[in-house]
Amino acid sequence: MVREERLQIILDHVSKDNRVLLTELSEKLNVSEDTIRRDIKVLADQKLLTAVRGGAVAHSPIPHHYRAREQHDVASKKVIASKVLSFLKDGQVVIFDGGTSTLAVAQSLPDDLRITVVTNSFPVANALEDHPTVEVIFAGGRLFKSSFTTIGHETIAAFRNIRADLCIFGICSVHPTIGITTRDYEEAELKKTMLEISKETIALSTHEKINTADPYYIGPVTQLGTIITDICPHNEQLAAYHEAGINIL
Amino acid sequence: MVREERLQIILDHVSKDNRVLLTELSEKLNVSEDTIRRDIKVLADQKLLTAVRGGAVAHSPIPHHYRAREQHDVASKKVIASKVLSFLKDGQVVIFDGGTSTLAVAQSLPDDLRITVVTNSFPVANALEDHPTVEVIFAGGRLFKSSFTTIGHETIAAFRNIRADLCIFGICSVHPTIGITTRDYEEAELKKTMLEISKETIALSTHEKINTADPYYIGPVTQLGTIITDICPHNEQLAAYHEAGINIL
DNA sequence: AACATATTTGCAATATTTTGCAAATTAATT
DNA sequence: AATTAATTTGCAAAATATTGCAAATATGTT
Repeated sequence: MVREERLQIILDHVSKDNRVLLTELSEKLNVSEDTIRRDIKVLADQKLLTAVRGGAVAHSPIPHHYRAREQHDVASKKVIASKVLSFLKDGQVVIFDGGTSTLAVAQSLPDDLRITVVTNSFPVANALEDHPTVEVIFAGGRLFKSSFTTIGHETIAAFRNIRADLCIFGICSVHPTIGITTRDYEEAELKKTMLEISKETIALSTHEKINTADPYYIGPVTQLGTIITDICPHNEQLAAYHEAGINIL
Repeated sequence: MVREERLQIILDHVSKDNRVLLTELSEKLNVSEDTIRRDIKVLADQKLLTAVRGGAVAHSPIPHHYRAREQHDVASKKVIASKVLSFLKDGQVVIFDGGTSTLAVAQSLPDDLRITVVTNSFPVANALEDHPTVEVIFAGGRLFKSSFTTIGHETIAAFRNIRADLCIFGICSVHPTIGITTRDYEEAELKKTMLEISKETIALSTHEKINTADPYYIGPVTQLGTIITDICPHNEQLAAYHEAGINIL
């Protein structure tokens, strides 16, 4: 095992999970923790990541408040992301909504997948920057500080030029009778557009967003072809969605 | 076993596995490690791979790398950035081109400046994400992975909706008679547009870009109202620009 | 073909770097 | 403050590089 190889593996790992642990890598690569620590130091000197106690974290331009959300409930999001991958096929045009769940999907796209991603989310674009085969179209517009997306009429107009095969949709709140809702008016308008222009929609939701509602209406739950959550598809919380004919994973 | 043959095998191996080990090849090709090492040196000199301790690795597919370049020559860029600030006034609409010099400007905008920034550069947008008073409009389009900007006809179209007071323009190459040029065709087209839609232009350049040229033409130097560099305005390298009536700082 | 002249290759002696370990130090947690 | 975990430091062993040199091979010239 040459050093460069390890460095590459560490970088890959960090860009995928946003962090690495010394113990993890030491075991995986069969070298001592000291060695990994020294490797991380080399990379940190090149500003390619940030060394922290116990390992390293990604040195991405995305500030901490977002980063914190990103770290939250990582396990759930990985579960969700892995369920999504089976829907993706070479050649598709796929819309990626904002949000940390969709970001987790973007981060776990296999290296040989050839799709075109359309997004208004900086973190998603950022995650795919280094992807060798994915083409990224960014929908411009007014920057919505705090959620790291663009928003507004220009963004909507940009999406309207697209006809997507699939939409990876981030749910804010969903309720079987009230429908899909969110906390921001402009965001609602934008999400309406995303649903309209996509042939198929996969909605991602962690369990705490299920059966809740927010002020601004996006559409009925029947607009979602599939809902993917981190909990068991047969959980009773999800029964109403089954009845509505939605595919639950 | 002639040398050319070995070189080819080494290249093949590297492009397949992204790395080779001296020991591996020495055994496989029945030559000493010294020989392989020397072969690798030859290839490394031709920039076909990177020699590392114990073998060689492929040139990483992700051009190394915005984050690293960002660190380069920080002092010069700070000098340039401070010179720019006097041009900025509340209420202006200002285009920020991509590049590390313009990024340095974005990073040093005072907290109370109220301008609208229009950009196609992710790093610039990120830098302004936390700025309390600057409004950011992001020009969408296809993601140009190596420089982390958007590019292409959609990006141009987005800019065409704007009329800017000022353009903070990043120079690739500039030459008094040849004009402003760059290495990428699409980038050239985009930069042409930026210049067209701006009332005034401030071009930023470190001294190593002065009096050089690249394949794709953007326009004559007279399109630049002001050039800001990190060297003394009276430096003889800059004389020709003075004569062309350009303001040099 | 014979010769002189370069180039390439392997080897050995000598540096240099990398790595893992252990003791000392520092930082986080209770 | 006491305990635990992580880091730093110095060091020795192992791995890898460098250098000079001689033998082998190739190249060019008469």
